[in-house]
Amino acid sequence: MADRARSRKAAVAAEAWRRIFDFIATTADQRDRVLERLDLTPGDARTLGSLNQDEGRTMRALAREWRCDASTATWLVDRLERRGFAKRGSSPEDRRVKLVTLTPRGAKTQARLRAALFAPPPELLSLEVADLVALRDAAAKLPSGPWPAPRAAAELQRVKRRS
Amino acid sequence: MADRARSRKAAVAAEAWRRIFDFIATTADQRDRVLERLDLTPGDARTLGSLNQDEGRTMRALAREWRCDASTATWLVDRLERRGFAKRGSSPEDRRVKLVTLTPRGAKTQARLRAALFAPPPELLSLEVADLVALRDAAAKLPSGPWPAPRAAAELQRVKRRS
DNA sequence: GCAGATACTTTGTGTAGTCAAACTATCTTG
DNA sequence: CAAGATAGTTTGACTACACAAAGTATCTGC
Repeated sequence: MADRARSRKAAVAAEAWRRIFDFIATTADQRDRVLERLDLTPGDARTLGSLNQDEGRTMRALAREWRCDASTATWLVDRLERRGFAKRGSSPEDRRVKLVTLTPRGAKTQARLRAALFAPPPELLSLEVADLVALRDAAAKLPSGPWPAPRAAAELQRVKRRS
Repeated sequence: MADRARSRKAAVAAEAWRRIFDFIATTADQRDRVLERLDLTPGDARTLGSLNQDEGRTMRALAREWRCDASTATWLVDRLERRGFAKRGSSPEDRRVKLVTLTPRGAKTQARLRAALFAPPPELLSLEVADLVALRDAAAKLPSGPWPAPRAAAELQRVKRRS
């Protein structure tokens, strides 16, 4: 690719990113409220996001994923375990290692959290359908995270409040 | 608009959002590293983002924007002031009121921060130019935040708060 | 001119999140 | 088996925030 084209591409990318990032920033409050409603700290949410109900994850793997100290991982998992969202099992192969999984209750909270975070901000609906389609199709080509496919957005309804 | 069309639009929006949000989440680490490199906490960055060199902002206005207690705003501004990034002036009209502005050094750090945060993640450049253009054009129609352009909202109105 | 409202700061307390260092239990290797 | 590596936890200390309550200075309405 010619330098000319590359630099134009960089400029387009920069402008696209700036606008997207800007939009994301303006909707941060909505996401904060989601966490508040589910009574989760940002750390809780991240922890929840790294676990699942089927395959246990080792503490070390979690610490590596979160780029934190092993003792911090202990602390993060403890928080969820205390609330009945996660539990530690022992590996049959190596009794030193713990395998952390979500409880059914934890999985339910995880699903609620994802549904709420994946619900598009109302401002997004002010766009024309054509623009949304363009947005979706371009975004589809972005590298995506490790999250499993989402369930229907109707899951957001009727979230019970704890107290 | 027909219900049919509305629901399709919602579905497209949901998918677009999910993908964008997902991408943003996967690039969070890069932004964390930006803050680390500039030796700023998230709170510092937010504070820096709300100030400018020209028009001073009152503590009360900042607390309202940040949705925090007045004493928290004091604490946040203190942090920047201690590092020479911000300074407090007195309003000529009301001696109770402090007007917070950025110092030249603070403005420089603010510019660096924005430049770094607005730099598109490398993964974005893996898209075709056509997709980037589509992304940019669609994103341009999103409501934008106050950052690139000077803030229009005059804050003369006083909001009565209940406590 | 004074009673109350307003703007901000100080002080105290609590939670979230982070690491380092010491410790336990278990596995691996010479 | 003994020595060391590895997985995880505990304990202690520290930072970043957040709010409440009390305190200071100033302004405004009657």
